[in-house]
Order: sequence, then structure tokens, then C-alpha cells
Amino acid sequence: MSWTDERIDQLKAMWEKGLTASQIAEELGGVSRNAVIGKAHRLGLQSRPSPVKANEAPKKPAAPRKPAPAAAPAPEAAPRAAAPAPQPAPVRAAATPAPAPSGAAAATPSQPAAPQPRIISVGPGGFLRQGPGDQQAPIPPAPPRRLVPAKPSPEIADKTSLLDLTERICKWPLGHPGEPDFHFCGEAVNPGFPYCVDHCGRAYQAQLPRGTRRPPPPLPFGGPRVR
DNA sequence: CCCTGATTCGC
DNA sequence: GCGAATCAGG
Repeated sequence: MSWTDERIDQLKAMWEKGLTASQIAEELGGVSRNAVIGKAHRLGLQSRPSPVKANEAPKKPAAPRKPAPAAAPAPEAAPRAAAPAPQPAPVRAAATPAPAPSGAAAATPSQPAAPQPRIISVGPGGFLRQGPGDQQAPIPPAPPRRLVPAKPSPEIADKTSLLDLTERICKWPLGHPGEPDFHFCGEAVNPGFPYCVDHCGRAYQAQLPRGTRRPPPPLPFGGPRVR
């Protein structure tokens, strides 16, 4: 897979939306988590609180993993880690940046300056919900669309959604796509299979000899509800 | 173990 | 430019 404009756009949107690199990689498909991170950095989409970047360089800037045996007599006093990055922890959740105009009563409260949260919703399957017009434009006007919480409703808050699926999560669908409570099994998979042990039993059934009568197997989709 | 992002470096 | 390998922290 290559980084087409579309895919780069999706990457940007999802990255800025706060999805993890793994999730983005899964949604895009054909790329690894590392590829996503690498591309994100190349694109300049830096930041994101990293779990491994707590402190800077108190004493040892951490020895470079590759000693770089190649002759490099150049005096590299401080090759990297240049940015002290006193940046405060990024607060990404707030929908309203709250400009906070300093100065005494400089505010004209009547109209709170419309912020630009740049809301990009990612629909099921990870596709970007864009109007036909804004193919890859910044989407200047805030969409009048009603905001939807990350978890659509408490009802399915603890259910396994499409975005929750990983290689080791059972992908057996429960309910029917489109229904509000449609979700996936979510159990730990039977290693090597896309389903948990239970659902592997449903998905994979021994081939019986020809002519043997057999009750129709329950299908994941289409058939009557199976739970 | 699982996960996360950051970084390096051979391609 | 790309991304696997690796690191480092939770």
C-alpha cells in the first residue's frame, strides 16, 4: 500500500482525532502501526502524549541504541532532544478551546468567538464523514451536525464496536449491522482464528459425508438471530 | 504479557 | 520517503 492523498488525509484526521496509531493502521489497512507513526511524524503531525517521553534529559540523554560504529568524528554535542518542550500537557478533549482573553473585561460576551474545533467524524469502518464538496479541504465552517459522544450511548458503551476489533478479539457479530446495539463478541480469540473458541465452533464445522442431511448452520449474517 | 508513541537507519 | 526494529514507559 502506498500513501495516497486520501490515505494521508484519513491518517491526519484520525491522528488529530486522537485515535491510536494501531487503530489508524487497522482502519487504513495494509500498513503497520509503525508505518502510521512514521508517516505521522514525517507529516509533521507531532505531539500526542507519548508514554515514553515523560522526562527530557535530566542527565543521560539515553544512549543511542545503535552505537553507530561508522566513523563519525564530528562533535555531536547534542544531536537530538533539542526541544525542551515546556509545552503543557495537551488537552485534546475540550470541544471549546476557551480563548480566555487576558485583560480586565476585554471580553464582549455576547458572542463567544466561534472556535474551530475542526470536527471530523469517523464513521463505522473508519471512513471519514465528509461532504461531497470538502474532498480534502480543512472544512472551515463548523458542521451544524449534532455532536455525538465517542461512545454513541451507554447501551453499547461496553460493547465491542468495529473500532475495538483487533487481531486477538473475537469478531463474531452479534445483532445485525445497522441496529443500534449491533456489536461484536469481543472475547479473546482462539489463537490463529478470528473468533473465540465458542464462535470458532459455530464458524467451522466438520464437513459431513455427501448426502448427509444436516440442519442449516446458523450464519453470522443474514440468518435469524443467533446469540 | 499487553499496550502506547518515538527514534533510528537500511532500504 | 518508507517502515521494521528497537527503545522506553504504562
